[in-house]
Amino acid sequence: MTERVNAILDAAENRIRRAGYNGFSFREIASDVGIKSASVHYHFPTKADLATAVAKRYRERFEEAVAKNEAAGAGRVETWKTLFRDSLAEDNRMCLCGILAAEKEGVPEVVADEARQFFEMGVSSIAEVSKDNAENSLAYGLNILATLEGAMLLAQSMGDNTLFDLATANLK
Amino acid sequence: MTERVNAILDAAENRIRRAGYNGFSFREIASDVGIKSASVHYHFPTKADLATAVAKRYRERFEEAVAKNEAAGAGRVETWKTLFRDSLAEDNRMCLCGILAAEKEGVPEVVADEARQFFEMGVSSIAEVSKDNAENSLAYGLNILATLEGAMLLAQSMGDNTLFDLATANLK
DNA sequence: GTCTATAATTTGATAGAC
DNA sequence: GTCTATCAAATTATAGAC
Repeated sequence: MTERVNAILDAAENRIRRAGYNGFSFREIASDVGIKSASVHYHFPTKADLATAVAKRYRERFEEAVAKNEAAGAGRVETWKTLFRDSLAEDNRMCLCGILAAEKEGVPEVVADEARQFFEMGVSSIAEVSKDNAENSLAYGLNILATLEGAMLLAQSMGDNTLFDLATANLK
Repeated sequence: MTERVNAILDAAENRIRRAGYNGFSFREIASDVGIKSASVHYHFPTKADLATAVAKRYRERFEEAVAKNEAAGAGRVETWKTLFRDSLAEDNRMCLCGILAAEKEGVPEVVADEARQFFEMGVSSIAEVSKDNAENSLAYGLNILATLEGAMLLAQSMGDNTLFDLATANLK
């Protein structure tokens, strides 16, 4: 993964997290990186290719971050909460896959599928720490992840990141 | 509110709930309704006008539905849950304002503000039934609404509406 | 790898006839 | 109110020079 490719992915991730898949263009990405749109197409032929790569990197980084935080002694739920809260605090950006899921029918299927894979990974990751039976563990993972995603949505829309903490204060 | 204007709003609401604000065009709305795009512009000069009207009607209908369900004896949280679940079951459509909030920076400010007003209404509506102090009631309303919004997002992305019920089973 | 140039299409929006 | 016609701009994407 070259430096330039990473810069393109960074710009695309930022743009998508702000305005969605249909809210950014190759020319904007090119301008962010300091090149021309044809050069972006050289690295990622189609918009679907670019967005798929962004979502894939996002999921992989998240898995690594979960593993790292947990190795540092944090509980699984606390880890997911912290990762989302940090990304919200950092730059008012909610979850990439939350946005891609919201506009599902407006994005290429391969991209929507990457979002789906992120959520399956997240639900499993959280369900894993439940001591309950399979059905209840699934419900637990779904409930926690849903609350976190919704809390980011509300905090972003209402323009106050402390609302994320209030909405998720009782999660454990 | 004429019949034609309502048909335009219906089409626009459907399109936005599937693909977001930047995922539909005046020509598509016109085609849905059976007229030409210039006629849509006659009723709603700009895209921001159209989306604002859609979001306003959505909020008003929701407030009426909450009042009606409650008059029929349902609890406040159960009412909100039922309304969202029904709209999900009806046509796999998640909350209009959830989508507009997700792509916040990609929509005109007046439109994002309508989404914000919907969430403030929703949080207050749910917080209202809490017997706790102001801060805890706010946290309660935020938590319930966040979970419902996130549950719609996950169910839609993962392609299984029963996941909404699982994710929200413990809400009360 | 990056550029210029451009093709082909779509978009939001307007003018003016009926 | 709805239409045809059209504009100006933006979009995704490609061809070919360097």
